[in-house]
Amino acid sequence: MTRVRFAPSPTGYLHVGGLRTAFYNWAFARATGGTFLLRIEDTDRSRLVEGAMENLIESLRWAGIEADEGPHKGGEHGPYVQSERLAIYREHVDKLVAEGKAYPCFATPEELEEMRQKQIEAKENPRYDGRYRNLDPAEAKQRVEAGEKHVIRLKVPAGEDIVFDDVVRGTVSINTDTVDDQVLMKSDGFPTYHLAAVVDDHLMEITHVIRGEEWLSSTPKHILLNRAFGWNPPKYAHLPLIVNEQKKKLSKRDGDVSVESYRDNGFSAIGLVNFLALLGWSAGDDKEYYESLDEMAQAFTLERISKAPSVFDVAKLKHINFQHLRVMPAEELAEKLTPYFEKAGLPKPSDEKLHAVIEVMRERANVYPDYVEGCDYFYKAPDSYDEKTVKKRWKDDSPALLAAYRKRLETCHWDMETLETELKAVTEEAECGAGRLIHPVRLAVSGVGGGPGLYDLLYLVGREECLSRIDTALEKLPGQVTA
RNA sequence: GGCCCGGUGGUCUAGCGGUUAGGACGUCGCCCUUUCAAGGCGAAGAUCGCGAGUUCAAAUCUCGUCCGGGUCACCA
Repeated sequence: MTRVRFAPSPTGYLHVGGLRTAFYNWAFARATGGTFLLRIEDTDRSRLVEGAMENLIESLRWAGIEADEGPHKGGEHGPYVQSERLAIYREHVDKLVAEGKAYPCFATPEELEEMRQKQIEAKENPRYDGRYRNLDPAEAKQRVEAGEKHVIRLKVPAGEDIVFDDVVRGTVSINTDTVDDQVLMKSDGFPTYHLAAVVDDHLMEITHVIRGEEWLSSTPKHILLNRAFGWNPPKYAHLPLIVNEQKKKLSKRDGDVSVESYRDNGFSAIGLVNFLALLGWSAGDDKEYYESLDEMAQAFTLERISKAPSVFDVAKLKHINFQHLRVMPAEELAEKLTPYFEKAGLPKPSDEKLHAVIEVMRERANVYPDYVEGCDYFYKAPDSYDEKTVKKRWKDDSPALLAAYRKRLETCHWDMETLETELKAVTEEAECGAGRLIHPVRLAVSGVGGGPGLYDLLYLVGREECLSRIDTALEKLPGQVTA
């Protein structure tokens, strides 16, 4: 039975890289009939952000990833928030100290900083020099009991190659000479990531640790810790990083990195996850579109995760999102659109009208707001006219043709076929191409040069509104009606 | 700088000893549409980072090298 976890820190929002990690974990659990749990790693009190945990859970839920166990779900292995497990870490670290596998270190942060500076000046690699490693245990105990500030460090053996088999990277070997006597317990009584994660992963019976590559070089510490406790370490799978165009780890500086920002910008959950899943993984075929998370989970294997980092390309995200929106039922789409109408300050149209707009816009919308702000002319009169289009399409004869068409629109039957017949009649009468009138009409009614078919546009905007918009255009756009 | 990981068109990728190196995004062109998209067709774009070696044969195996990244905290 496999058990995996996603263990974010509540320092703000869910990062897109975090979502991908969460998805891989979730998919692996689903694919193997295992369990996926959520654990909150809030051991750094200085970086805590109010509401971040709820935000994380909400973002995951939005994405469609629900944990089987977690702070919001409960479970047999709780609590799932590390700050509620302090006694557990204490107990474990005490045991290590008692067995001589870890020891108190009384060096102050300032002292250590000074040590590092000297090492750097001497062109040495900065590292803990073991100054309290061999302190007499009795003396150490006494100082601890006297209340002296200290941390607990792990005794890392010298000159040993720690070799492990990473599921995505293969055999990795790191010598302990490059590993510091790692701090396990901070002076504030909170565990470090290393201690907390190892203890929790064991207690929560995690079988596979699937996490970002930034953790690869500290994996020996985790293996050593497991050994100190007498445990078998889980299997490790280190995921390639998601990077920016400069190939650097994607960060806040690169713009939108939070899941909520993509959600707010109108990407669908399935579109985002589909895109993210393909960043570093493929089923081995050319499949790029997955209808559901479950469909991806079916095809998912850790072995097919690639080793190389991948660049986050919004253009591709848009394309994948487009494919999902294209097949989304109108009812569902209409519901997703609600917040965008609010945001744009537009009243939400009737279902009937909205569904009609949706069908007409389907082939041109990449994100939700493309159905609202991107075609606001369906909902309100244009307040300006696109300059380029005016220049290109608004000719000397436009006012006259438009006026003539307007006259027919007053009384003609309001269906798309008639709208077209009437337009053709006007241009035939004027002995010119239909385009001569089509474009000015579009410009007058929508204010822009592109969009859905003209007759769809007119039909949906409605007779009264069309007439009024044409009047406005004749008034505002250059030229007089000379005929 | 030490250690570790990585390297197929601009981007995401397929490939696992013999392929005209395949697909997708993006770009460009044509068709369709008197719009914009979508769709169809087509094009440009990769000496598979580079150099050796193994082999009849290497993107695929080995070594070296270069470049890129990650990590070296009482942050995760």
